[in-house]
Amino acid sequence: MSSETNIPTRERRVNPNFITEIIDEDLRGGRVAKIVTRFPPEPNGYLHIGHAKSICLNFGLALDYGGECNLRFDDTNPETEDIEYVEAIKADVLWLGFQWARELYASDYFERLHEMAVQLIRDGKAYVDSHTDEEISAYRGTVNEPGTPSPYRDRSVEENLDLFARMRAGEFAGGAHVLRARIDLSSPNMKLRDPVLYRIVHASHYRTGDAWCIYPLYDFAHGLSDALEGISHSICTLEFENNRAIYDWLLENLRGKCGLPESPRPYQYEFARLNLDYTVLSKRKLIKLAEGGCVKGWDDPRMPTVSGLRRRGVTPEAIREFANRIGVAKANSRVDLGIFEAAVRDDLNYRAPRVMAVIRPLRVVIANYPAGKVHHLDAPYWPHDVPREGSRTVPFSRELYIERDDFMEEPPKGFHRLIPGGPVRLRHAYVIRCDEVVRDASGEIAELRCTYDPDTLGRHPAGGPVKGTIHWVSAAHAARAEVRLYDRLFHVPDPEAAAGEFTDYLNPESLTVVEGYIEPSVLQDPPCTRYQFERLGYFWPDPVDSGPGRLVFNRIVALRDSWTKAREKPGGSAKVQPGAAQGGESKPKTGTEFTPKQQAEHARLAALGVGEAEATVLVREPRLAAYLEEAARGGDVAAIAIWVVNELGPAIRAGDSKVSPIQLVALVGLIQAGTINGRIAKDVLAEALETGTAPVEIVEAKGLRQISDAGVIEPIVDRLIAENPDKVRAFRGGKTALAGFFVGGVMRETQGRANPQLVQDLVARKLGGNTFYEGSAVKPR
RNA sequence: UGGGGGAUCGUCUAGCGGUAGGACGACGGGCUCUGGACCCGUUAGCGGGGGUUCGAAUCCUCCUCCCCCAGCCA
Repeated sequence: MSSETNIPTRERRVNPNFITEIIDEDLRGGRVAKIVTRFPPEPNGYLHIGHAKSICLNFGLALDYGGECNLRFDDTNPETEDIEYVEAIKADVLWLGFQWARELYASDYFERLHEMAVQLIRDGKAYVDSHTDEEISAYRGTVNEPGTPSPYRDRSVEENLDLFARMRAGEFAGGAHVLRARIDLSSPNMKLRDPVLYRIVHASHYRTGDAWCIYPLYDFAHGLSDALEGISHSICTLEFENNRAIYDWLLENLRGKCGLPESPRPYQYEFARLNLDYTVLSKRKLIKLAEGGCVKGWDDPRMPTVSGLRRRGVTPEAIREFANRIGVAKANSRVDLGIFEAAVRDDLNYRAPRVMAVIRPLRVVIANYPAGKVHHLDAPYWPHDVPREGSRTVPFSRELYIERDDFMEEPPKGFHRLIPGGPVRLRHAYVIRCDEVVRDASGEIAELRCTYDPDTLGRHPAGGPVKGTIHWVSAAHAARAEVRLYDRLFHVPDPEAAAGEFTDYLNPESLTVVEGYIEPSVLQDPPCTRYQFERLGYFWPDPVDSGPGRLVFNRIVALRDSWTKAREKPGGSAKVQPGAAQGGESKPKTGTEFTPKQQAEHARLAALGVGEAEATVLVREPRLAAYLEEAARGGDVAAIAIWVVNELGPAIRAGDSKVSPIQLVALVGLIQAGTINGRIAKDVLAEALETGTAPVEIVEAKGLRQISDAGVIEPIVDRLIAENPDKVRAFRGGKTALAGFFVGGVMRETQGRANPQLVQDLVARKLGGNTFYEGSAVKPR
């Protein structure tokens, strides 16, 4: 099966979603033979984690289905694009772990696109408009008013051809003319109101130089580029949903022309772009951050750009895992930063060796340890739960640094670190006790005088295990390093929705620089090693600023910290969502205001036994009413109405019901006679709607008959009960929803032919008996 | 107000007429020389009303709320 259809059978890179469903269907139905996707960035900015989501989707799909994904630069706007960005984008995609099948540029298609524009003009489907941009905008109308045709809309083909040629030849100033598609100025879809296809721009393009002074717009270039490349599934974000109409229009009008195949043609699908809490992901805003001095550049580790994340130390695996965890859907959403951080931690947990560093040092003197003596302790890189080998030596001496946070003179309840007189374990070393707190002139704690217990290396002290373990470094041996602690860039979850400028919400503590002390073993390691500084977080040397002469560490992500979290509990910071309106309940409108005529009709139907809800629908929808009218001649109006409204409604409304009123009557007759049940009827109707075969014929051909013989059904029920003792127990324990499990099982085994009421009764009697409603598992209505 | 989309635990996401499941989080417990990791458990959800059905997150219907569209940007 999979060799025939390319449908993945083993682990997928992309979790199943609505797009993979479409692909599966296209493959099964033979619409396409090979999956070809594309990632189409415009080279006018850097890639961010939202793009990464799209990259993982497009490239992942190609990988999953044995297809291809192209990298295509949508470079149709010479004024904003630059080669610098294409290089950066390529590097980012590669770094994320993906290889494109072909590297392509929309600008390489300029000649062919131009040809297609000419073809549209020849076909009377496009015209040169000499309105200014203001005029075009004014003539476009509004969402409530249709647009008005430009006086230039009916120029002759010859005149349009001539003007377009002269546009290309550079005879006109920028903005003097545009080429527009002739579609529909009164379309309710604003995008279809004669969209602009080409504009005059006298600017050098970073790839085509001055070869062109007319440039296609996104809508024109994008879909046709897809078609030119043989893209099978063109995946973009939700805001392009309306643009799909242009996409389809263009392809329908140009397929089979200008070298475009008649079929297959690409189709566009839209998914929800990523929104991440406490950051912004719009190109315009990222440019402002990077170039407006809010951060130190595109690759500032606080930036959600791929280059920023890379410099921060996040791995491509973590980003891909994150993309996987958030999934792909059509609902606008905002992802909790915690999901991202968890993906990063999970990745680093098994790849980062543990070392010790102190970032807010407090001097500790071990009074009973000889000055000048150094003990080299062996310390494993990995905790017991990470199955990896390796260790380093850590020097222990009389003077150490510990974390200031790890000592408290007046500890709160539950604090099990160092306290006056109390013992604590020094990680990988001895248990010490604090004997004296030494203060400086200002009263600040300057150092701690402690004593160590020499018998506690690798074993518990005499009094039993100590409750706390803290990290430390030897003062004389530690390497000094600049440590950059990064935090969320904004202090509100959705800076874009907040009032005022988004930059008003920058988090002043997004970067904290401290002087830290790192155990000396790191000096021996390769420069790109990612560590866990125990109890602090994951860190790695900054790839730009760190070097042999100057150590600089970035904190990639902090460790989970259930201690401080628990302490901050009361009055903890809840999410403040500025401007988030909550959908509450408000008085529902009845929507049942009828005209007198409708009222009369409603009453007439009600008198015939048609239900209230059905009658209301029928009164409002003449098409359904007419259908029922015809059907009613042959049978029970009330029963038929139910099927007309609830099952055939959409088909009748669309005018393509392949089931005639008479056929429906016949089917309903079978139900009423008990020959078939509603379930069978529903399946049959679905098939009839699909194929056009008369429902009753389907019933006959398949020999569908309802099974109302308890002698047939009972054994099946008994067997299901015998096979699922756990379910039976749960049911008897009160999980009555399990009735559906048993009924469903019987229905499945009989292919929907069992009399459901009978099954329901049998199941209820055998399982529940007294605990249930008399003789029936039906909830009281 | 026209058109196009959308709504499932706090967050993200499965479900396609038959037990509402997973991840992140939260809470409780276990383990621990990292208050990490790991393990166990708990919590919590189908936007609302009506209808169809033996049975509805799923089908029908009405309503509500949210997002997108009036660039010669993409």
